[in-house]
Amino acid sequence: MLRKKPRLSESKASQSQPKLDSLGDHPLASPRSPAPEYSIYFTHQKSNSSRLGPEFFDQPAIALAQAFLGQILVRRLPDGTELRGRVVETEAYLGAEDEAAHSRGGRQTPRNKGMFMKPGTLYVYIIYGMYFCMNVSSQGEGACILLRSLEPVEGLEMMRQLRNAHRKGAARALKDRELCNGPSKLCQALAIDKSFDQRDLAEEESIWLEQGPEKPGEHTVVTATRIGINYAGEWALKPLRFYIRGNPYVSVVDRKVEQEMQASG
DNA sequence: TCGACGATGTTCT
DNA sequence: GAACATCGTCGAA
Repeated sequence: MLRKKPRLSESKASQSQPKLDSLGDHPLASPRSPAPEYSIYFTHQKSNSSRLGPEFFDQPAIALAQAFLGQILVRRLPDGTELRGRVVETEAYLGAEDEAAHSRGGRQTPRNKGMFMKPGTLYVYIIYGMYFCMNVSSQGEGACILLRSLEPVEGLEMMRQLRNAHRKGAARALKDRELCNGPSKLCQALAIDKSFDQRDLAEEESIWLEQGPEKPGEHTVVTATRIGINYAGEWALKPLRFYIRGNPYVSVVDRKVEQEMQASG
């Protein structure tokens, strides 16, 4: 029962954030009270009461990947617009032993440093030269969670605009289900780029996680293999992807696994 | 609905 | 120089 390790000195954490200028004078952009200390137990400024703090992220990768399902990812744009999406699909990457992880074999490079930082730290990287993927560091050296799909909840028109901005010409209109059903699509829809790398999801002003209204039941979570890592040998076969069964916003459905669940359950 | 493929450039060997 | 935790389009069925 490992629990409760004292982490970061929080009075200091608030000092080490000198630049908020671009957001500073917007009425929605300053949730900070004049109180000298920022406590995770008193985060109820406005509607912010359900924000998940550092303790949420401090759990092993598989547990955290599952715990993410049903939670709400919130992105506040510089103009104050808030975008919300419910997490419906995640993958766990376990660290050194995991042949599919960027941290495989204990590799630590400037790029993947975020994977090794404290739980809740974002690891955003560029894939195929033009897309971003967003990960959240978990407990465990070099372990993290990849966010694969969101169910759009609030700000859908802005999401559509942001997605269209990345597309050539004026292609056909995107359906709601196409806004955030993929790791790079959700980054486009929420305007998440490399500048978010190594930022703290538990403390940031412009992005955070909120407790969702309902947790998916245990029998509604599908456990399947991860996507796009076929090079990883036996690790490609490990059941480290989790998604909400029947949710139309999941990017890749594994019908075979779902049938097996049905049969045994 | 599905499979093949090109785009595009950073990161790592 | 090769690989890459992806996406959108195109053509076949």
